[in-house]
Amino acid sequence: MTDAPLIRRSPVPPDQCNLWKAFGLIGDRWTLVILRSALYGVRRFDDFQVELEIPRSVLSNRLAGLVELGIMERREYREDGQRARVEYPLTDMGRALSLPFMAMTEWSDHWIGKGTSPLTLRSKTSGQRLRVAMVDEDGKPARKDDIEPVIILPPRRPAKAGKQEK
Amino acid sequence: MTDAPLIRRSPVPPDQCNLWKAFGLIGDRWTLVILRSALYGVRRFDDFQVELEIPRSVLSNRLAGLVELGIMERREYREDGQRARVEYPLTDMGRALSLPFMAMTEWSDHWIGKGTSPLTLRSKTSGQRLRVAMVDEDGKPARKDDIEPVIILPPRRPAKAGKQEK
DNA sequence: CCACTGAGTCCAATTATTGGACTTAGAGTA
DNA sequence: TACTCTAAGTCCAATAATTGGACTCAGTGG
Repeated sequence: MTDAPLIRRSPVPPDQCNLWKAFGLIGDRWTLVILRSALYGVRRFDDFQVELEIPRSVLSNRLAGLVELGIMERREYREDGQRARVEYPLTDMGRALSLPFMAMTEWSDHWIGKGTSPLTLRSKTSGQRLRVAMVDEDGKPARKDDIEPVIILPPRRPAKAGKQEK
Repeated sequence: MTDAPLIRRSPVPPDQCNLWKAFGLIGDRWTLVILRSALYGVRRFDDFQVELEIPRSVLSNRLAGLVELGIMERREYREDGQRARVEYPLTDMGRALSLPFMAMTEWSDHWIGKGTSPLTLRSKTSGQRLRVAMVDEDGKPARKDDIEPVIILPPRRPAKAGKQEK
């Protein structure tokens, strides 16, 4: 995903692109902002609803979808003398979204917020500010002009008569 | 954006969150897949339309929106003896999305594609495979358990009578 | 003059979203 | 027991967005 010359078709066609599939699954406004809140630690139906001002029916759909995808889990829990409640914690799959979301946060702070950064990350031990970057196997950051893409597509089968699954 | 305890409200409220705003601007399925193709180098109306199988009217809307946001540019160009054509190249702002998109690509390759990676990046000089990571100011990757969030909100003004802009 | 291509616009049918009212069930209170 | 409250939803009618297809417009080449 680098700067590129004019190209008529993406080297990774949509039906073989995991990024494409991901966008098909979680790439809508409500799902994305639900995940934003979830990564901050919000877990309960009404908390999402109030914070996001999302219609309850839509929230209900989206949470069900995220659970089905394995990004969130629907869990009943009970605090001391309280009755059972439902919470929607992130799974490992969901928590793994923190890196792309952080990268997107940096982009938005720079290009939309004009440099304002309400949320930053820092190292607990050194106190240094952290940022998202491309690194090599030794953990050394790559220079922008030293990056090149490698495309490896599974061999396409000859495509017999009849259409492929879309 | 780290693993977090139960929280009733996000520490960065939606109206002060650049990430939220970004999702409001580019966080829909079609816009995201258009940007995917654009980062691969696709620039022309019909190329997007054929590759994405997107309704022409929607493509038209989305491209206009991306131009207005400053993520793409609408440019007429002319090849040798050809008539003038239109192309939609990414601006710096658009190209800067390659890092978050690459982070998202890695997430999707791992969690959706079960480890398949049609696109990877590598260092031209060392040939090493590159990945997205959090690094400190010296470029040293941070360990997951050494990361902590820092929230800095602009002081809220007292909120006079009448509602804020939503 | 005709056909072709690229870049759109226009429109009717379908689908999704919205905002609000309503439902359900357990816990605490009188 | 009867109320009340809260959390987590469901249901519904009005509005808005999306879809797929046909159509337009201009230059160019034959």
